[in-house]
Amino acid sequence: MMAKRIVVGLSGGVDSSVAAWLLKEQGHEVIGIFMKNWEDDDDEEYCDSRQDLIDAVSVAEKIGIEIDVVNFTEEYREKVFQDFLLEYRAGRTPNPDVFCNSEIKFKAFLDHALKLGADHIATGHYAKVREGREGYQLMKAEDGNKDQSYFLYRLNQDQLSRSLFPLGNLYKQQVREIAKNLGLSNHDKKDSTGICFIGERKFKDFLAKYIPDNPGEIKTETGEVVGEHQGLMFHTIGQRQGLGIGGSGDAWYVANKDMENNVLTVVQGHDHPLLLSHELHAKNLSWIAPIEPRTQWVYGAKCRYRQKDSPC
RNA sequence: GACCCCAUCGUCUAGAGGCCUAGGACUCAUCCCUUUCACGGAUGCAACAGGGGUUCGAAUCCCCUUGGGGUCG
Repeated sequence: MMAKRIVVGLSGGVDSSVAAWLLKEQGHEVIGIFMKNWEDDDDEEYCDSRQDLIDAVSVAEKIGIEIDVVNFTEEYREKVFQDFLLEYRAGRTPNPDVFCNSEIKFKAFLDHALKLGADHIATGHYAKVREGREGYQLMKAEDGNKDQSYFLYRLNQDQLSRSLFPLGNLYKQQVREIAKNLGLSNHDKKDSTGICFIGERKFKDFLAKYIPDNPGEIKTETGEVVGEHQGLMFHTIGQRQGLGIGGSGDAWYVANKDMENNVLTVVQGHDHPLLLSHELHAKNLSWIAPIEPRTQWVYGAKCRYRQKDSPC
């Protein structure tokens, strides 16, 4: 590949750091950008995010690239967080990180990079993009355990055509080793978890800050009241923790959320039939490939990160 | 209201004199896993209602008190 101008999203973690270094090694002109997309009055969050910036700056210095900071707080709130809250109010369980990618990292951030004259943007995602006869294809990462292509399913052809994932063929362990050999201070930094840019929270408390409580009954499938919930948005289908139902028998799991009557239906036992399903209805689909799916092929599907693919 | 049962962790319970410094399950907490939310894994907190006896020894036997049920009224 000819030397290109590439803007890398530096988060302060090992992955994006090594991604930036790899591109630099390949002879590209690399510019690092740290995104600040969430602000609130939470001290802990503030500290974490500040440490991330310090790490990012440190890394940029070490590998010899320039680094800048951008703030997409507005965009994040409007394009990701608003929808996130709407979905919860509607009784569903959204995945904000998917939209964070399609709306922020690979849109607002991409636009910003293009304005800087970049040919491509790059991130530390574990995923691959392949250019085939039928357009750009989003592929799973070599490291099946870290594969993050799931979070990128809403990217379109344009976005993929501009995106590079330098870690696609590497394993997490290799990435850490590279970082260690380079003397990067974050080579041993813990993987980040929780909502992207917001971080790990006590989720119930976090949601409660934005959506008011709405207590209601917890019932069994036969209608027996076995407890009380503080709001349906605090629970998701299949959830066990947080129901507070003690007593005899097996653990209880959420089987249904009745928004009409504000009732949470629970069943007992991990393998209860009501917790299993052979089908799902989806809308607002995102087809990356410009061609129709082949009906004879067997595809895999999942509705959560780290879930095993199910044939469909 | 003389009579009869029952009384163990927050909850459901194991326990029928020494194996109990009281076991399990559920809940809860913490940690691990994890760029959603969850699932999952590991660890942990936590009880013999109170007071007297009997016995070498009592959660286990007896008595009383208290607190729940249930006869006959």
